[in-house]
Amino acid sequence: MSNALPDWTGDTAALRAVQDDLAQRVSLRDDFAKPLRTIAGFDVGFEEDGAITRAAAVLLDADTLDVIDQRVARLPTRMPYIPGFLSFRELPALLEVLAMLPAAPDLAFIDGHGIAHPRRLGIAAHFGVATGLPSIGVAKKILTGEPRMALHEMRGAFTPLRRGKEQIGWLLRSKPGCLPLIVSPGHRVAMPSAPELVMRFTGKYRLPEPTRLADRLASRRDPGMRDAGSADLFDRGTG
DNA sequence: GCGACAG
DNA sequence: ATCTTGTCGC
Repeated sequence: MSNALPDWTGDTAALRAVQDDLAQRVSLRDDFAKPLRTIAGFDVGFEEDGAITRAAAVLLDADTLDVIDQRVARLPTRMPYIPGFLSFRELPALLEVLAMLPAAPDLAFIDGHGIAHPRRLGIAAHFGVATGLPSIGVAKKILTGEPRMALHEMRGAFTPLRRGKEQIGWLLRSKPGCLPLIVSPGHRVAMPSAPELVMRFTGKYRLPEPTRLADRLASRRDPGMRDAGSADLFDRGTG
């Protein structure tokens, strides 16, 4: 197959060709460990005015959500942010931090889109195909597509995100009163499973735990010291 | 040509 | 993404 990460020459047409090729290798069938043993969240941030790309990974026990390990990788930034080509800018750092983990996760949650992309190869899908790992994209904003209908306010409500007639993902209300998450399969995860898996690992915050924790590591802010213990970070309340 | 545009 | 205090709302 063609190189999943060609050097940046300023030619987006070449990258587009790579995306079209890799998108064909994406599998939208559930093909991950059952039951899931470990999951991981990945996110990217920048330092030095963007000169340095920092990727964060947090490996969690899928049952207890205990943090097994967390890592940060820093690499020189190699290309600018161009809508639709985000993965070529951030994937190198993600692959680097993945290699730093003691073991690969059974499922990866990536901050960004899966197949909810103009050419069906958002960063979560690109990551999945490049690593062979099952992955799901969890984004905060739509890149492309339209919601099928208005979303209910209740926690867990979802509606398809589609481009024309085809569904490319979902809008998921992970938390009442918050803007919905845009969830889409990355690789080896079926469309109906994506929102289920995200909700399974979402507690009292808008972002699911894997991505939320990776977010805090990637963002250059210190680990919050004002919250309660980890035990209730995942508290869903009693009723 | 115009507007949209993950992080 | 990132620069950043206080402020509004559940």
